[in-house]
Amino acid sequence: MKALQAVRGMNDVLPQDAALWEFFEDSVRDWLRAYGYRNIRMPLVEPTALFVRSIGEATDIVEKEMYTFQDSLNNESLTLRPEGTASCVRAAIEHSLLHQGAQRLWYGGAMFRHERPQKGRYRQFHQIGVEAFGLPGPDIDAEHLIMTARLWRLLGLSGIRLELNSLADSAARAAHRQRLIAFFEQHRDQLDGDAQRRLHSNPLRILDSKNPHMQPLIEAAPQLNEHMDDAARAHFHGVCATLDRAGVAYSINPRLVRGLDYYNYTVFEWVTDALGAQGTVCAGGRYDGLFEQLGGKPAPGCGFAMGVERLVALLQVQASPASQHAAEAQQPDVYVLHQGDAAAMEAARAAEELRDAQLRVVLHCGGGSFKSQMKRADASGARFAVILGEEELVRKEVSVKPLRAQGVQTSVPLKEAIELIRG
RNA sequence: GUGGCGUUAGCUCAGUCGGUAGAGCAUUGGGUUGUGGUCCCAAGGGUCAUCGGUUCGAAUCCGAUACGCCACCCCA
Repeated sequence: MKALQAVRGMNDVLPQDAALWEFFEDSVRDWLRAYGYRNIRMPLVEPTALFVRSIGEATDIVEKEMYTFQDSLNNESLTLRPEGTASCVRAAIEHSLLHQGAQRLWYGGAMFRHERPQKGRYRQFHQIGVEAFGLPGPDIDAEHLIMTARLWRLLGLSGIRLELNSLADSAARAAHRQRLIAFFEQHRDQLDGDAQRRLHSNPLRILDSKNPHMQPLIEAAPQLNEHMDDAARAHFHGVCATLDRAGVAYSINPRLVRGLDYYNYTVFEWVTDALGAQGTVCAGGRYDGLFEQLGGKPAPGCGFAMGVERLVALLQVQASPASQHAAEAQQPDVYVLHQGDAAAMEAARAAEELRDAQLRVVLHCGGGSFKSQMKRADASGARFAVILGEEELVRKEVSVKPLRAQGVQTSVPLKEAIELIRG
């Protein structure tokens, strides 16, 4: 029979790599608690309309990357979530979370986009999302950036740069958009195919084009900040000033445009050069119109998402001391081996007693020679082997052998062995 | 979705001009009736990605497909 394989772009994370994932997830959980963010969990599947209305009809995600299917049992169009913000806002509206005041929330999990797979870009990928609802000021934007800078330190990562921009408010964006369309229409002959297609659907994205032939035209295009009002300017200034005061470095990138339509005011990306073409490890910004767009009462929103695969890849490349220490901490304290039927049963009981003493214990199963059991013990990474054979059984003791450090094997009652191992 | 490169043992890779496959590491066993990590010996492990074509004969040449990598595009 032909062996089946995983769906393209959807990966197994094997135990050796999963240890790093666990280190990442544990660090993230502690970090979010330190800032008072609470976990929220949304479904993986949502009505298709949720993403069309939030992300935007003309975006690549909605146009060609969504896993959309018809649930024929009740004739609904459903979609595997391509991102988390829309679901999170939907949940906040549906359960009236803002009635309890502003919300700091986070979620994590799988997202799905049908793109051609590449390193750092998969069809099933994982994000940690952080959202703050009901807070209009620049303080919360700055908090998100300051806390993210801390996370990189906690993970032991370096070389992640912050790029920052303001998209102003919707009125300014609309005015800017009209002028952009008019400007690019005058120079239609200089636009490449992609830009022509986006001219009316999403002209802001043309500014982000990397086509070198279009750079002079883009340089000459109308600037958004010509339309920015005092409130937008003050907000952006507030974010920058708070970052300056907190000592978080950034560079302002006027070309920075997000791929999702719902952003306004602050947008940002954390980028690295260490991962090739998919260098954005974390990105987000403000989306004050989204609640209204999804049928809720108007409320400000601000948030970001991290790509877990990308950050884990960075942890792998940079092999930080923090992550190495975490990998070592996963290894068992004790490997219990035994010889003979009576000893096997006593070993199972003794292993439980060791675990009662908060030790991490692997009990040898599957038989095998003494030598092969010792090899297993060594390969497990355990600090000690605890040996139970005929001799130990008679003496009502166990032999304790240090496997990592210097030291001699000793035969003692189990209670003493526990003291010895716990040091 | 477009283009380029690739796919041989669990892993990393060699394989000459087309003549039916090899190494290192890993695994298992032994050297030691109860002692790992070093050393020595041995063994197991292959639909040469898949399907088709050319040929007396294909891992090798050609085509398609699947999967991977890189870039574009896009994004976390």
